[in-house]
Amino acid sequence: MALGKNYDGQDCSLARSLELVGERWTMLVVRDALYGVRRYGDFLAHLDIPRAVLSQRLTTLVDAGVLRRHRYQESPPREEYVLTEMGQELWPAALALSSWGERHLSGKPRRIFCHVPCDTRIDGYGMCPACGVRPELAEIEVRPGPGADLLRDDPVSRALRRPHRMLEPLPHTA
Amino acid sequence: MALGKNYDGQDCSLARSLELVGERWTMLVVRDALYGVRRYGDFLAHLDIPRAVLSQRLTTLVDAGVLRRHRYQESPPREEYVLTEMGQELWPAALALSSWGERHLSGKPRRIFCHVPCDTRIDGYGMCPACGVRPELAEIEVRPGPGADLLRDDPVSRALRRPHRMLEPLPHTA
DNA sequence: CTCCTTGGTTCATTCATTGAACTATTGAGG
DNA sequence: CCTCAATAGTTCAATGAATGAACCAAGGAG
Repeated sequence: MALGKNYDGQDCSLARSLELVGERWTMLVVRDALYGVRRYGDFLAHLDIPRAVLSQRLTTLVDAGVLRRHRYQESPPREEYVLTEMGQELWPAALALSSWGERHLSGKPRRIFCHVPCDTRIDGYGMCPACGVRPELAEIEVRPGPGADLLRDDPVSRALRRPHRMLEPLPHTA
Repeated sequence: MALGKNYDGQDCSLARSLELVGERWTMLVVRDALYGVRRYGDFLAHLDIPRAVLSQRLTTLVDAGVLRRHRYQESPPREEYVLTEMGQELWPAALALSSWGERHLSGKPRRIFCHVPCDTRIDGYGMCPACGVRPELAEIEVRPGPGADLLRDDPVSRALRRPHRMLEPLPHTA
């Protein structure tokens, strides 16, 4: 439902992408998933998204193959949502948009992305300026930036106050 | 209004970008503007977007500095909408999303992007594989791809049936 | 004087989002 | 056995945005 009943007339690849990930909240869910958020409750607390919308978005993303639903415990049955390969490939798009916003809309960045082996900040195109390579997600660390928010107090915000590997599940000290 | 009254709690750069360009239709307006669409009527015919929504989006984008409103004739006064530098810098984000959709959602691409000097197709990160550079928009040509739509019959679709420089205004044979 | 073009605005209907309340399953504590 | 807490949802009334059709306005052409 990204663009109403129909993007039919507009089926260029961009329109197709937007039908899926162009809905309200969807890219933020993906961003959190890239950070390693997997649980319903964590998305909920970190995004301040209405529960009904979160459920609908997660289902849509699972159906589309962006997320995989994984039962991490039986009894009581508990599900978590993990990015598929397809979902992980949204990283360049998320980074491009984020980088644009940082240049034109934001003050200081909240989070920065670093290439762990060389400890260098990744550029807006996903390249490591030092190594000249495009690092994989597993080699990238999210770190608090100069504009980091110290006020939020949900599990995700707390975990991301220290450096954290992309995709690495959040610690659950429960 | 991209994410409701509030992305307040979410002001990472991505959320800020989405507040502006994450609304329904907005990225498609930007995409058309990258192709050289400038006139209200052309956006309207090519996107099949409701007039009220188009007006609202154009105004929002002008206010945000993504588009510049330019009076291309007095009497009767006629406006056109041209991408600013800030707007042109959405190209990598649009390309990243488009490329993702092409890999995971589409059949054959409708349009392909080529680096004119070397006549090579640009990759999903905006690089020319032959030259190893990241071409500027003025050096990029949109060409009909293998999945090109031959059915639509609006001025924009017709103009884009042959190769066309990015940002170059559409011919107006009026 | 009338019609056409361009670029809009207005407005009633439909659809999506919101946020609060409720449900369901199970484990732990008393 | 009874109650409470945690997790992951669903339901629903109220609000707000999108849709599409109709209307408006300012020239220009015939």
